[in-house]
Amino acid sequence: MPELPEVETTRLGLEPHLAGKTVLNLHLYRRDLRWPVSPELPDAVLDQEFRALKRRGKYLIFEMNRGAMLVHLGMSGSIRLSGCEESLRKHDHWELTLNNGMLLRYNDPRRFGLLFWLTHNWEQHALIRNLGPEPLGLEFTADYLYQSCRGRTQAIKNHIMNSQTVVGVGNIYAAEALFHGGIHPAMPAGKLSIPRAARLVEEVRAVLTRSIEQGGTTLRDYVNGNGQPGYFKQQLWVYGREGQPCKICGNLLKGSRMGQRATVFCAYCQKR
DNA sequence: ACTGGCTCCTGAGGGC
DNA sequence: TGCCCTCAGGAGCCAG
Repeated sequence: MPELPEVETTRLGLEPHLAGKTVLNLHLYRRDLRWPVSPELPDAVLDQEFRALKRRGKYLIFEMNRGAMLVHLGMSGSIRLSGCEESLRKHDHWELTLNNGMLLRYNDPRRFGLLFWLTHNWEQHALIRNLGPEPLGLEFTADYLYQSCRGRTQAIKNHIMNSQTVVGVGNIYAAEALFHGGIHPAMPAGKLSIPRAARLVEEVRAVLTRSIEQGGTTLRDYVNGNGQPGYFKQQLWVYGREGQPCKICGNLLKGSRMGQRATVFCAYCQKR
């Protein structure tokens, strides 16, 4: 499932292939993604020239000369670059034809993704405007996190998964960062001390950074045109390991559900 | 202002 | 081998 590292890897992989290209065609195979794709979109992007491929949180923004395509991969989406002779795959929902003959194909089995056309100032769009800081950026500091937690009763895990707190921390990385920070996922956010906020910021950064580094494989895949995004085989310490021994203390990891999400933690290493 | 629950969807995996 | 059930998840939306 694409988390921030996968989205950034996608951006890095695609950007050099888009520079200076124009859109010859956009074909919508189906429009019922999370929100319906506008039937006007193919006309809107026709002949548009790519200016930049940006990212904000898990949103990709394809900037063109008279607007921007806003894309979210949901939880099963991927974009691949393929030659025009390559056949369509199951769950390919739209494809852009570039003026060098290459195709940009969007595949998304669960269709939680989205594709919007924004004519101006995408940063002020409702889906973007209220997003919290980038986890690897300068604004995501211990003091920021600490302040954002003040007075909140919500569990710390849910708080850091809220994109208004910080973007890009999905279920897997939240569980991992809390484990490495020794913080119990159910602890009320308002109880987080300044030192533990500092620790948590560091651990969120560390787990995301490791994943981005492993994203190099995905990047090469794009260049080779085999299009398989490939999920990161990163070392997971708690996620998906309920009932297995903690790699630090050996006690069995506990599982619970928090905010409709599977949560795994070590009741000994992680304190409230 | 916060918070938690619901929702979209398909595929994987377990039980029998 | 096959069917049925449950679960997984990003994040906007809405009710309390």
